[in-house]
Amino acid sequence: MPSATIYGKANCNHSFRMQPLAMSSQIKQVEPRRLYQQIADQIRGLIQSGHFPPASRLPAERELAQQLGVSRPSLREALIALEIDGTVEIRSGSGVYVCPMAGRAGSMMGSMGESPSELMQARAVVEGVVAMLACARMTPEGLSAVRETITAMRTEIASGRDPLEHDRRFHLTLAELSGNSVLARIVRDLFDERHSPLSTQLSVRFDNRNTWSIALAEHEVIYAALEASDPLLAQSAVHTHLQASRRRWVGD
Amino acid sequence: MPSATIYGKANCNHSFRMQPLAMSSQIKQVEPRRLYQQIADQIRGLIQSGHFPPASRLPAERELAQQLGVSRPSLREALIALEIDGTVEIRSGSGVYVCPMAGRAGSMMGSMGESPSELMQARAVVEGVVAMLACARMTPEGLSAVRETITAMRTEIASGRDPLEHDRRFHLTLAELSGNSVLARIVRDLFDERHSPLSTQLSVRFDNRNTWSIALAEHEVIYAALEASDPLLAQSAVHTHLQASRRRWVGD
DNA sequence: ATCGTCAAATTGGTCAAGCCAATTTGGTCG
DNA sequence: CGACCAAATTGGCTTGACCAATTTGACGAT
Repeated sequence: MPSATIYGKANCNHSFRMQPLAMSSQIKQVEPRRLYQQIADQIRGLIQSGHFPPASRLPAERELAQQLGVSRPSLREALIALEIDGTVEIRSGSGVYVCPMAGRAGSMMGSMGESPSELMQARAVVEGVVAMLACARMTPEGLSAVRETITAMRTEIASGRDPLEHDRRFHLTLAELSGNSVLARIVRDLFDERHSPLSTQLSVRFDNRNTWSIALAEHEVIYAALEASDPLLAQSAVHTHLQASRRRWVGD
Repeated sequence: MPSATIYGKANCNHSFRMQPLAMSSQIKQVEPRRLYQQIADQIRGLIQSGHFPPASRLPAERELAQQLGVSRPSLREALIALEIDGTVEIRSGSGVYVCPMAGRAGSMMGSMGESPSELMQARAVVEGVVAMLACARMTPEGLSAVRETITAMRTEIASGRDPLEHDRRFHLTLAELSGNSVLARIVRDLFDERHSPLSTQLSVRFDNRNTWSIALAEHEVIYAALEASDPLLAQSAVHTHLQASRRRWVGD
């Protein structure tokens, strides 16, 4: 809980001065992002920094636009973006309010503060049930698709190249074979989260041929369970694989 | 492209000016949807109906705004919404293009079609294991927190108010009690997956006191399993609750 | 004094017209 | 034929204005 002044009401003076990010030059981002995105990011920052506490009302559009140094249509575009991803709520004639649950970063994914250990545990439980579902509706085509990722991964390891992409394909293929695209999306997001910028430095542990070979063997155990149509064994094998993966990643 | 356009101009505002919009008669959207949302839905419909094929370029903003009978700022707001959920791609100075994979319904953050049914199945499996985890590490404080959401939900239903927020708190509390913040985030995101245009219009089914009472009873079954420290029963109860929820929402 | 009532003030919703910058296009020139 | 440049096209952004929904507060009735 940051500062307590929530309903300043008459105290809308906001003596702060936001950096005018409009106008020419200076903004020399390699990738010139659109203005509404810059505004949205800035407002997100102000919310997370506690300047705009949850459930509080933002300044009026006209006033906020002036404070940010942008026009009202541009600010409105940013507010719409923030409304879509659930950061704010816009009430006609009343104002723009910070959603109560907007204390954290980007609404969809890419949030931090979640330990790698937790991430791997989440993957274990989710992919565990995914494996059970996939096992229940497995087809010869699905089996060969999984096997293909294993052989490709083996080839990459033998050649000394990075088998990460094939590792990813193994897990994503399994997820897609569950027949549930929502679960497939979750598995994909969780997998990719491990390789986000902050986690990258940790993954060097994986640049070890022996380590990759162990992971490959675990994949083969999972495949065997799928081939045998043993859902519980498949789930267990996934758990084993991802728990071991966790240890390899974060140590133990 | 003078092909059958939507309404002509109209200086008099604030009347029904948008196209049919496929307004289902029983949909009782009490709150008038914002214009940019109506425009975005209409463009989505034109894309899915094949009027704007994937990878094709939409008419210029000025022209399209005139065809739809809206102003360019409003159309731009709609295009930003469509850009955010991955339906279109806006290239400065070039044009607005339909994303290749936007042919399907749903179009939620660039992933393939995720039906409400799939969403509820995903919630069932994820929250099922979450319930097991929460059961294993349940404390008296956790139990009372869960119970509090149930009693709050009961009073809301009795008062004729919308208990949705307390329903949400029940599921999120359970997720947090699993001790894994990654899983908690997944549960929250899946619960809040109301952005999908499909889910949005289907949720009115829940505006029924009897339906909510049934959901409340299912919550109490889950609570009983937690209190009895029976992980498998808790998982089963969660499955039952969310499968029933799925039927209530999407029919069967 | 308290409570309803209604009008003014506030705020979001929308529109109109215009200028700028980036891209595309079509021509000219080498 | 290809490189190059200028006009046309298109999105990006601003200013200014008016309408509609909500909130606020003064006023009058009880």
